[in-house]
Amino acid sequence: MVKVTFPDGSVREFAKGTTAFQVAESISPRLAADSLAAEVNGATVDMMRAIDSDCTIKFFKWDDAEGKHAFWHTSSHLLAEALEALYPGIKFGIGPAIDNGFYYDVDSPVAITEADLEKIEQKMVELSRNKEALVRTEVSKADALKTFTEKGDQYKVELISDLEDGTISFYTNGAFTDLCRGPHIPNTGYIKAIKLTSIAGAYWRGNEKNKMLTRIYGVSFPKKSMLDEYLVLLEEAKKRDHRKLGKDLELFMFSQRVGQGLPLWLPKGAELRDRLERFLRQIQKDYGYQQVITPHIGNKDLYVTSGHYAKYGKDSFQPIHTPFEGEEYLLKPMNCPHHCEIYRSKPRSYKDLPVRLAEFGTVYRYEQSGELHGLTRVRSFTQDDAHLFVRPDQLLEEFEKVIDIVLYIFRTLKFENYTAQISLRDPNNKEKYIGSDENWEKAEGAIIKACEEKGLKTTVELGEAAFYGPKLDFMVKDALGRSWQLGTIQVDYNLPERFDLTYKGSDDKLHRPIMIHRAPFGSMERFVAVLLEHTAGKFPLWLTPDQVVVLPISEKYNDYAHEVARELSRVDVRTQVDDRNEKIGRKIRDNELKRIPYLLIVGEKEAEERKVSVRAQGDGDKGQMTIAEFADFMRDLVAKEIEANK
RNA sequence: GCCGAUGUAGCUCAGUUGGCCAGAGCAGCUGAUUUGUAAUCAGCUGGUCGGGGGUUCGAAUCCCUCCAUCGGCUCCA
Repeated sequence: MVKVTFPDGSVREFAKGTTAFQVAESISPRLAADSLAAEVNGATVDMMRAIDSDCTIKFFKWDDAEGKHAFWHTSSHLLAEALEALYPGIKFGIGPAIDNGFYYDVDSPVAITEADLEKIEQKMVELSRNKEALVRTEVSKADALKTFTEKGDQYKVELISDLEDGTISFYTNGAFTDLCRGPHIPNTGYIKAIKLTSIAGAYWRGNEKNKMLTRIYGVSFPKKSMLDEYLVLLEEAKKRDHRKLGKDLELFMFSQRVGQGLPLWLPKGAELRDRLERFLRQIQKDYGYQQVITPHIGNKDLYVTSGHYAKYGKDSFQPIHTPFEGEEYLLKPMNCPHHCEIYRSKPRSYKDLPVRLAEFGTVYRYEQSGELHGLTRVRSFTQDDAHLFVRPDQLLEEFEKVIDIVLYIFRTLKFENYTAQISLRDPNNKEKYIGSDENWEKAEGAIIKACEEKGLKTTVELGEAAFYGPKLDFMVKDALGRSWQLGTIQVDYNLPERFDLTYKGSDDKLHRPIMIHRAPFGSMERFVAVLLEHTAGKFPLWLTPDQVVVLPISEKYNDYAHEVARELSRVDVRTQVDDRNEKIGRKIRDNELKRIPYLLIVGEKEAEERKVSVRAQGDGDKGQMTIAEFADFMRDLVAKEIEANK
């Protein structure tokens, strides 16, 4: 007998060899049916795994990440089974579960196109009806190699070759056997709804020097209705796409003639961006930053000194031609070297530090054409950049203050689902980075400590550091769940050395300052893009370009409408008048679609009583107010939006 | 950069197996209407069918090539 401890602390005994499924069944048949995987002594395993020693147990259902993971992982095996049946001789790469479904990378003798997805989907459905069990077998490395060598699947052979000696597990569903660690759901019959979503190319093992395989993406569900809901959700997400909203709301555009990835900000977008900049400038003023302005180009020597030129090479920079032979200027891809020169412009004392130099600096990076994406990935963008030059004893405090700024901005704009990611260097690949081990350790230590002291929940990514130092990145997801890096804070011991930056200490000796690079928004372009997707274009009142539109019922009341607008503008309520010769219903519709937060309807009654009828965006009629009452109402709302986060 | 898909008016989209001067709705302009909480009516304007080349008696439609966009991969200072 074995003792099994449940999450509630209760303990029950079972015969040795009882499966996790049977354990669940002993509690309730429902639990057994709903559980997709189990956790036995901390390890996630199949429901069909036999228990042969005392353990703790936990069950994962669809709502648990582990449950979905097993479900989608099995779905990828089902996809592979269908592919093998339809395309004999097909070879398989990897086929994992991902955040939103699963995929399988394949090398097919005949090209698979989008038109084939439906056929493959149907085959999967057909096979799932057989309720094939996912059967786990354990084999030696030698036997595993033999199996896949005979099958002629060089990708699996390569994967197995890289595994350590010892037992390797296979999973079989129907006619398909795969190298796989598991866990899987009990059988393919659980998979009731399948949608193959897209087909794409993907380099084998993620290396662009390798062959490109065909990646088939899909998603699956235990109920048909869940698939329908998912598809509706996808449609909704598309409506929030910042590229669509940017066009609809006339915020920004691209022009083929101006060039790829070079955004043109339209008047409304420019106003929005300006408001964001003013918001941050005010915060930075409070935190003791000084504003500087530097040119869009720099001498090549500047980037040779900084090390960027050697690191990124000639091809990453865009040269500026001058009339003089041998003179080389480059469009600036970052602001830090310019700021270093400003720091150097005069002797600094320990009493002067920290020196905090801020600039909304526009930079140019020649991103590969396939990487461009709306406003989130462009070739010209403006960083809300600042460089802090600090003494070692100030590093921690200054770093924490930057975290405060980022969190304040996120709170104000209601970015609740962000991830704070500590990006460290890859300890197995140190040659990718510059600077001494000692300084790297100090810098990494400072970031980790600052996050701890701020109580920040963080994830750690090895190998994601900048080449000159570790960083703390704030990631926010877009409408489709893709993560984008917004805020970033980086510690740098390297540039101060390269530029020979110094300050005179109290000991009358010269010391090296430490640099902090930081950009709370990341870039204005990316930040506005993610903000658009989060708000679906309904910006907070303090930020939105147009707060109020006055709608006269007929042209007779145009004069009064303009008077209302003038009075509100005088007290800084951003007000327009829609004096088109249209019916009121039409004016309401058009301005609602433009996401104007408040519409003021004025007709005979209002003009006589010097009032306005207030209509809130998406919320209908709010009744009448005097102009002064409405102005107060707006002021209160704006104050609350900002003050609530202080 | 790589794999795949797409590109018709300012926007959203029709355009059958290649065949009469390339269509619709919205937007715009002109006129009528003077309106009470999500689309008033009528008329008009607007297109090098992404660019270039080719096949054909004839190309938005077929072929080649370049450009851009979208979904991924790779990359991301």
